[in-house]
Amino acid sequence: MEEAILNILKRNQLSVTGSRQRILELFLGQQGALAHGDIEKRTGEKFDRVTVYRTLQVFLNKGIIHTIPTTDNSIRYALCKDDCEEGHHHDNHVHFVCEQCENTVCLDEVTIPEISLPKGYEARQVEVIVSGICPACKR
Amino acid sequence: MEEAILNILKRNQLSVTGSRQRILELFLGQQGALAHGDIEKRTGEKFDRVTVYRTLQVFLNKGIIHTIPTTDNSIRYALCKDDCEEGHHHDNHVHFVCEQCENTVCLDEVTIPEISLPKGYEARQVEVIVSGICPACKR
DNA sequence: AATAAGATGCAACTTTGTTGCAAAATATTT
DNA sequence: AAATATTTTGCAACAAAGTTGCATCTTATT
Repeated sequence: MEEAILNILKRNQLSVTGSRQRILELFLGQQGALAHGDIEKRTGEKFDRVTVYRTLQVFLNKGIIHTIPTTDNSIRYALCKDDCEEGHHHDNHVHFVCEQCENTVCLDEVTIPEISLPKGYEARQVEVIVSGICPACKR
Repeated sequence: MEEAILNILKRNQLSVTGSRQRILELFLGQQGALAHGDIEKRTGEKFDRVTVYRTLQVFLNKGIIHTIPTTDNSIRYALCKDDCEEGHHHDNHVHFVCEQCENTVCLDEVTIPEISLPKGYEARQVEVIVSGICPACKR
């Protein structure tokens, strides 16, 4: 785990600092997505608000994390799989948002079906967000 | 057009006021989606910021418009088709965001394919956002 | 160990969204 | 058509979210 964090930072030529380690730790410590607010809350005592913003920005640029579209105007971030590169992500997996516990998870095993667009439209990326009830909240 | 606006308001038992007419006019005047910022800019001289927020909120509740998920932390709204009711929308269509002109349109004719989730997940709603190049920007 | 490069915290600020309340506009009743 | 009740609006004040410049400290490099 500790190992994994250093790996990610090294691989992306980032200097290893406290906030970067801590935030990566959060992502690795759970397999869902994190809202900006969550991250800020869970690091707020140790790091400045501004640092959190800047760290997430760096991770986004490097393709370490990606954003998940939401309707409620709260950005959510999730770790990218290893095959994302700077600039270009291929996170062609489905995101699931639980209406009950509000958790967001990446369903890596579910592939996005082909979607045929009207003439003239050229698809570059497809995002699928399924909302409903997750197994944990089911009963 | 003028007619259509009054229809929508009457059908939803809303009193017809300046801001409601103007905002509906914006939606009817173009077939894409509008970001909150757009709406505010194009009505700002006539109506208060707060009124715009409240009007959009009312339209959402009544099912006149719906939100479109975005990654950039800016809510976008689009008109619902007639078959949306208060509370429940069936906007099971695909949204297309052009990377060039930043326009968002609802592709009503494209239906969302069936997505099979892992055991235990129960889908209630599926959102599909395709980004790429739109016909107008194509060449 | 010394230096260069980069990250952080602070303060100040902008933008975005919210709430309470009085005034104004719309709808309803007579 | 006037009077009343109901809604909606604008204002002010505030809360929350996000940004920027700069001095200081930390990490990496030599």
